[in-house]
Amino acid sequence: MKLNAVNRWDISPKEAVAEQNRLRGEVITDRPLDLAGIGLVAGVDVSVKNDVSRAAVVVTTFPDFEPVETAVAQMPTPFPYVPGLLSFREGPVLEEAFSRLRHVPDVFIFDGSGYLHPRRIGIACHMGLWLGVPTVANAKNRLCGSHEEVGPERGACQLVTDRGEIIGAALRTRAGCKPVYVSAGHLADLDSTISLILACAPKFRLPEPIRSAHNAAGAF
DNA sequence: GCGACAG
DNA sequence: ATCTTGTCGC
Repeated sequence: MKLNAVNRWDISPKEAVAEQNRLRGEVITDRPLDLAGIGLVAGVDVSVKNDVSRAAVVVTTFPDFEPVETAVAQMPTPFPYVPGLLSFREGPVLEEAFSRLRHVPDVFIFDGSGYLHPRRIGIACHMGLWLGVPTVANAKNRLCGSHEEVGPERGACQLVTDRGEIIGAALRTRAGCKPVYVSAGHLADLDSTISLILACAPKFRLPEPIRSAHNAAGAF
């Protein structure tokens, strides 16, 4: 697929923070997604083993999640894990996988945070700028912010706030399971993100495209 | 100084 | 993320 401007990846953690502050203003998080018009959704995930990062992007139909395409890439893990700087660890290998993608999905779902980030630019926002296609974030854990306890039924949701600002939501995609932390990426707003993630996780805690990407990344 | 901290 | 079998609970 066609891609936007080149990102700077070969930098130190300190420079990475400066890069995030430089890019944060470009992110758009107030645009509604037309769920009725979505036909293809992609799940994005990266697995790391023995300092080798493997990325997988799986495109599936929506809303029945039939696999359409899987793009993978592999390379030495280039950056340490630093909370808040995940894009610089997973971005490089993801770029490679994205460049091999033939289909252009209507939206990408990332395994990690988006706007729910100390500087409001998690991996879903950052890669969204590069992709130029709507992205949303679905994290299994909370990076920052706080929220009230989430109701026990599927669909229950509580807004996550940080420094007086709404940055995401804790969403119960399945009863009896811990909620997932969703937030806008780029070119999508929080309300649309919540609706999309719920529609993508009809049976299990994690969205189907993410489950597919997770399998693809850890088994090739 | 102390606690929190996506994957 | 990853190391890892069986096991408790809805």
